[in-house]
Amino acid sequence: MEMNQFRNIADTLRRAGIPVTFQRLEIGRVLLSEPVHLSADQVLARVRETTPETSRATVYNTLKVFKEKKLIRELIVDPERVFYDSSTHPHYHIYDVTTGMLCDLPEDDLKVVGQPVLPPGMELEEVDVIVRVRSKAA
Amino acid sequence: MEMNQFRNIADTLRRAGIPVTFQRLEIGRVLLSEPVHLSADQVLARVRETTPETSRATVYNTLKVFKEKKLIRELIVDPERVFYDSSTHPHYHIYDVTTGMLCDLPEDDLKVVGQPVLPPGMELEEVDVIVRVRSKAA
DNA sequence: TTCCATGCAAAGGGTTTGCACTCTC
DNA sequence: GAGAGTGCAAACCCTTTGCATGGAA
Repeated sequence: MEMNQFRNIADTLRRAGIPVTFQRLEIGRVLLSEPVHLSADQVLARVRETTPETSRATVYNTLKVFKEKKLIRELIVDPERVFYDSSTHPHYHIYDVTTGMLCDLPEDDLKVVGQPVLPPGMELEEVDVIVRVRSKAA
Repeated sequence: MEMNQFRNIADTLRRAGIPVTFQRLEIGRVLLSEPVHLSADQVLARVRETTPETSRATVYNTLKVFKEKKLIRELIVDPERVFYDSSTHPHYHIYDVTTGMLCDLPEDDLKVVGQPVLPPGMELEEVDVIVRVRSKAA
């Protein structure tokens, strides 16, 4: 968690061609140290636990940069807020619409079979699969 | 399109247990006459073509009612706006992130295989599959 | 010095809410 | 006349933008 981890994150940023700054390291620490699914606001809150002067705009800027460099993945799952996923390899999600909890789906639970026929001039960006669940009425 | 269509929509509303009103018929005409994918604002615009005094709030209220009664399906595809789909049977979507165009995916293009293991006390609401595409860079 | 990153506050845009009016049963 | 549906405008919330400050090359 200490020096080594910061060095790792700094390396990750450099490899991605992102100039290293203090705030980016902090945001990277929150998002890139372990698999998480966080909204921008949750990222801000976690960063501010250790660096309270961090601005909301910087978090949004940095999330955008991380996303463009494919360090994180944007998940459109809830109309209220965007989530960011520190796992960028292809995988699917399960979303609890009652609590807002978002998790990875175990690899072998579901599989998508087939190739969509894309209109000419279009290229595939990604395939999102979201399993929506809710608590059973008592 | 004329009387018959309005009667059909009125019947659909009644069967769903939704009291029939003039605005609901108009919104139903826009959403329930043919397969469409529209945002709330697009629905409002189409309704206002024939009934200009319709309010935004009524459209949002009605969309919520239609969704609860499962006459339409809500599609969370774009962080900017929610889309409403007049087809409620299980099917998947293709979304052009450059233009915002949203279409149904042909039935046999993709198939989801397997059953997700749900946490106890949870029930499946639905499985969303979104194929995101973009125009190829020239 | 030039450029980019940052912080702050204000603006933006889709959606929701509060409230008064209207209509229906 | 009670309850629901509607219209209008203001409020809300997440996100973006404008602008001035500060730091790195």
